[in-house]
Amino acid sequence: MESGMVSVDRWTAGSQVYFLTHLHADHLCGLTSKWSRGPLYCSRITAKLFPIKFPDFDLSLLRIVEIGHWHSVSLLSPSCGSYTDVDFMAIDAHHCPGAVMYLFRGEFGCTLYTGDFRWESTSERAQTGRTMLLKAMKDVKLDMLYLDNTYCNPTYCFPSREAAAKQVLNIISSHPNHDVIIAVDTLGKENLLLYISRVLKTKIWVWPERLQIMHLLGFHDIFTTKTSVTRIRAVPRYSFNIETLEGLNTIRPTIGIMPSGLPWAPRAFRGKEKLSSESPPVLLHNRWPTDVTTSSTSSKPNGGSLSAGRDDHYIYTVPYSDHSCFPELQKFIEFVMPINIKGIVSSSASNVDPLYHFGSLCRIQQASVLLCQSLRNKRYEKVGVINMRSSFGCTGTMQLGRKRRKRQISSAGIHVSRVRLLRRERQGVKIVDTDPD
DNA sequence: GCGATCAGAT
DNA sequence: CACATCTGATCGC
Repeated sequence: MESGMVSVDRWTAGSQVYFLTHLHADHLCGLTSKWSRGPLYCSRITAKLFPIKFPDFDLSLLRIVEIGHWHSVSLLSPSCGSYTDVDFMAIDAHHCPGAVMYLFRGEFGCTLYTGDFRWESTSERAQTGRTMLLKAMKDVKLDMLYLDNTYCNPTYCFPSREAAAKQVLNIISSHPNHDVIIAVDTLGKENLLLYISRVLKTKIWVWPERLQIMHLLGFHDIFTTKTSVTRIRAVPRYSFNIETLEGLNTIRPTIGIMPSGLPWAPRAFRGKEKLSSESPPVLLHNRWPTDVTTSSTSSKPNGGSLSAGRDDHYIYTVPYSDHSCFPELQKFIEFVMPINIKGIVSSSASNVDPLYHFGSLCRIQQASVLLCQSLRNKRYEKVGVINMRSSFGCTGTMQLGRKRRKRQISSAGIHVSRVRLLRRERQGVKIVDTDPD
């Protein structure tokens, strides 16, 4: 697509219309309540949740894209100076509430931007998306696929969320007298919590801001902010660590559950000591058979498989992910048959360029050339170039601005805490309820 | 002083 | 290693 027309999850100047796939913070960089660069298209659920993230946002700028319906907007083509129609459709991304992919069609051809997405074959909801996509792309070739390449590496292989949820349930059931804390973000993994609540017939504690989101999503009698009524709590992921668990265990026996597609144990769970050089990290995936059933044998506290001490005795990692794993990405690409692919996540070495693994599934001739370029870019990425969220027709890269100057003089503590308090005021207080009182 | 934005940590 | 998020430092205004 030509530059200067459409941006997806990218909020720099220069586009005529802007699309948001979902409300996770890493897709909102640059977006603020003072937004005025143009209309912002999003799903209905995202629009409903929008004021929580951006309280003072001018809601008249929001345009709701109904899932499964074609919409159209007339945009000025910067090159020929005339207007051209861009048709677009939102399709359920099965990521977090409100998350969608966008399919664009116009003179430029056909482009699909997945945003973050999960492509499970099992659920009925997934089948709906499949049918929708098939119908929308009937008779056209997909020229460009912008792909969620979070787990674009064959080592990333994990079961369906349904299977992972059963693992979580087994872990909880095998600790009938323990409190349980589950790490979640501000949005996402609701179905896991709903499943636990339904099977165990119990409410689940969440922090106040999260309860507000649950209510907006229509879950009214399942979640609570009263700690006394349940032994199961969903806590912010950033507050979930060994120290928290140890603190809780001085009060009551408590286990922690970390739902994550990441194959490595997060550093927070490894204890303070460094991994010794003669014992390299072990892939936790060795404990995650892809055909997991309800058997609980695959889940053990993390302590055993890594060289960390027994600090992480209480923590279980379960492969519950809202991103597609590698085999799912492969199936997805075989399904949509794109001519070219670009990854939308590109800030680290572990996010492999999709063309490396899937180039052979594309119809482009210059895959190897593009790969070389891409690897070269990656090598220099940390030196001076940041890859941005992809924007059609744009290079996707920009120079780093000013160099940050390190100052010897640190700020006064008063200023620091003020900044934090202001942020909390805006975004809602994080409350973990880990204090023993 | 304030908001924006970055790097770094979890 | 980094899923998304928070924190603190520093920049420009």
